[in-house]
Amino acid sequence: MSIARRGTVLDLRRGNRSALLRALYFNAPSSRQELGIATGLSPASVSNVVNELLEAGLVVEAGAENSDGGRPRVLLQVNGDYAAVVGIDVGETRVRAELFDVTLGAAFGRVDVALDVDRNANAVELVVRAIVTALDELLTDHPSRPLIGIGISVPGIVEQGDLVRVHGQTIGWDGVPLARLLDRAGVKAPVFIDNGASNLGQAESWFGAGRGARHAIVALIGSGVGASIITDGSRYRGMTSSAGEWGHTPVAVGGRRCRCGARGCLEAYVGAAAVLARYKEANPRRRVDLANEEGELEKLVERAKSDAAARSILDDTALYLGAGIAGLINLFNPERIIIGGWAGLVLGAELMDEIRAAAKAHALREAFAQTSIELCMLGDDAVALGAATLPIERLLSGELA
Amino acid sequence: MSIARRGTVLDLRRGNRSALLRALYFNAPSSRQELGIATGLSPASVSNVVNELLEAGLVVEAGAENSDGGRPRVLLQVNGDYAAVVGIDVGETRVRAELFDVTLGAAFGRVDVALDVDRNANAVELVVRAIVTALDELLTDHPSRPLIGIGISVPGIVEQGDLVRVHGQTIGWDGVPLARLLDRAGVKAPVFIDNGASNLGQAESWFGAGRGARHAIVALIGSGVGASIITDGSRYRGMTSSAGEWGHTPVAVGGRRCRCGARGCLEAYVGAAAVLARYKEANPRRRVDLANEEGELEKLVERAKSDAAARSILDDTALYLGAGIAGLINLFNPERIIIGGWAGLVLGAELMDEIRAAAKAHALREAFAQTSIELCMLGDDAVALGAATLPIERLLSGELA
DNA sequence: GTACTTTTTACACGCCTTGAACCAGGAGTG
DNA sequence: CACTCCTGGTTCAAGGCGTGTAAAAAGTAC
Repeated sequence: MSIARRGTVLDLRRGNRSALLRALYFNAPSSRQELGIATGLSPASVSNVVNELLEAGLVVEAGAENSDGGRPRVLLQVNGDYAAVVGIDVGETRVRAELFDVTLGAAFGRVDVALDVDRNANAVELVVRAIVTALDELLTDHPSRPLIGIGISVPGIVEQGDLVRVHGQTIGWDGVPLARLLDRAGVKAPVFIDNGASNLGQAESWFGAGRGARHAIVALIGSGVGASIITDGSRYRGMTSSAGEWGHTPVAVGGRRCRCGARGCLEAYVGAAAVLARYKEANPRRRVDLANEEGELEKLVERAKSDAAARSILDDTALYLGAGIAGLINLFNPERIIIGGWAGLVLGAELMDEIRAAAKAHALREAFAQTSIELCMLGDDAVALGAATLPIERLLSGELA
Repeated sequence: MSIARRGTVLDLRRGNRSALLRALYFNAPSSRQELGIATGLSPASVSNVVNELLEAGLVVEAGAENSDGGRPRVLLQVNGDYAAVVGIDVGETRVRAELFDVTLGAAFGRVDVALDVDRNANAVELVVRAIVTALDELLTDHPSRPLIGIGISVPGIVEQGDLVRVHGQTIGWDGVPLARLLDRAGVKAPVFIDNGASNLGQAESWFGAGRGARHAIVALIGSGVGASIITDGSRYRGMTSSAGEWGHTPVAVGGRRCRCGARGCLEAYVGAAAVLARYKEANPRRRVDLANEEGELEKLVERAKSDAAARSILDDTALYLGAGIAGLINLFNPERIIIGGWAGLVLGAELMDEIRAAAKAHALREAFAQTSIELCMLGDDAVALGAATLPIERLLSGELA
């Protein structure tokens, strides 16, 4: 049913170049031989394509490697200095822009621009101006290489398409054509936009706990709950890119009211906001500062070591989270499940065994046995890094440059 | 991260031929012009590829179509007579084999072989012999065209790979290498095996309510519950092909015990067995013949029109089913959800509005608005047809013939 | 310096798609 | 009935691509 729409012999070339570049990007340094094995190309073609990339400056030699008594293998790697990429994290209180090299291994600089939350009369304009300001500052501070593209992480659902639209319940956006607004505001480089959680998931799958897994799911638990789904090595987006809204999977029909309006959503049990709310309900005397979720959650985890009431809240959280994860395992049969997000890291560090046990109890035996459940390796500040993967992804697929 | 592994210019040709054949298969009859538009190929290449296919006999002309005052367009279609395909449905009490033409539009014949369930001492051998018998009978009755391949639907999880293994809890199979057993038993044609529900879903997505949807999920409700997930036009299989085990998604943590051992699985609420069990628990006086689920479920639906107790069971079923569907919508953002399976058809016919309402209540607004929920169009006896799509799929991808 | 091993390049070959020119088949017009 | 117009389909030279083979390059061991 799916129609390939390949075509000319130039597409073939582009495909091979893309495959080789990808292999090198994620397995640097590599020799020409290894690249040949990884891509299935003949040595002649590898040399051919590599020369093209060397000439373009996208790839550089990186020393040599002994071969058992023969000519040494020349090692190759992607040239970080080829260009720069910007990753932008649009948060609720600030816009953060970071400048990376092409390998995303080094960050040259970072700029934070505060968002004046009080007068969010026209929040969209505010964010656009903050992005432009951050970009200007970043690029004048580091007038380095040519800019290959700008990736932006936003909170909310991003409808990819001809006109990229952002729907964000939290920030009150409804179909904002952010890319066009930035274009009008004078942003020159290509702009790529996606959901922040989704981008963080991609960062984790490229550089973190998901490395090398073709089928992985990054579960992101903050105040709310989301997921980033990697199938067959690339992010699954669904029909209009809003796939991965894991937080509102019903896990207790008729259960707790969720902020989305429904009852029994996973988020209503394992999101940080929900965990704290449940704790407060069970212990009305306790004072819980809901404006400081992060601190309170840590306190709760600490308290659980001696306090049975707190412990019981966390046990339930692990139970629901594990059950939710089991659902993912049954449905997707993934290779790896990665728990992240700031609350995910706090909870995971403490409850990993319980979560695994609950997942095992609710998942089918075969599927569970093939899956490992792990913690995120990148911190929660990798959202900008995740955004920066977007232009790089395009570069690797050979559509840019 | 995913590496393309394309390569030579022959792969290019194969890809284009496959794209054209696919376009023609699902949009017959088509003119060369339409095929050019559908595949993006130039008229010259279309002619070139079409001639190859005509010569091979896989495609035939099918009349002409007036063009507004010019040379008439010659219409083309896939040649059903090119070859035959067998689809086999391994049920719990019988093996059914059906012989189709290449378009799967016509069934030439059908053979049922009963399985002697009592002496399932060596059930595997029994099934293998039944398959061989059915094949022999079918092919001697209809010694027609060359056989292109045999597709087999089995109940249970199928581990695709170098050695295809079948795990079936219901029939007590544990890693049975069915393809190899059939090869040893003298079956000559290429054999393709997959889960029956999954195959039924593919049939529905090719010829039924899923036609034309790139992202669809077929929810199959029988005694148990499963799903077949179509992403980007092709079936999603996960790492080892056991994806789609929707029935054991937790929808009520700590809820009813499921036959899989866990608590609160979707299947424990909406599978036919579970619906009847719930009804019996709520109405201990009623006599419910659990050996005749199909009849009893229909009786229950009938009774619900006047009996509040029965009605309440069905209302709950719709609620849980809708909630489960909402989870799928949130997670996959599909274009279409299709409800099938024998129990799905019975329940769907009666409860469609309630199911839609429950799904709407539990799904996110944007995602729900982009999804339609429909009933299966093919009957439950399309499992063999679904099996037959497997060799055809291979044919269309240009790897066979 | 020689023999040997291994990596990398050079080149002819066959295959592919394309665009442009060209043929085929029908309708309209006078 | 001849001529023109129009659209669908085909032919063919041209330009690209990957492969395999042969040759060159670049080391190590003796």
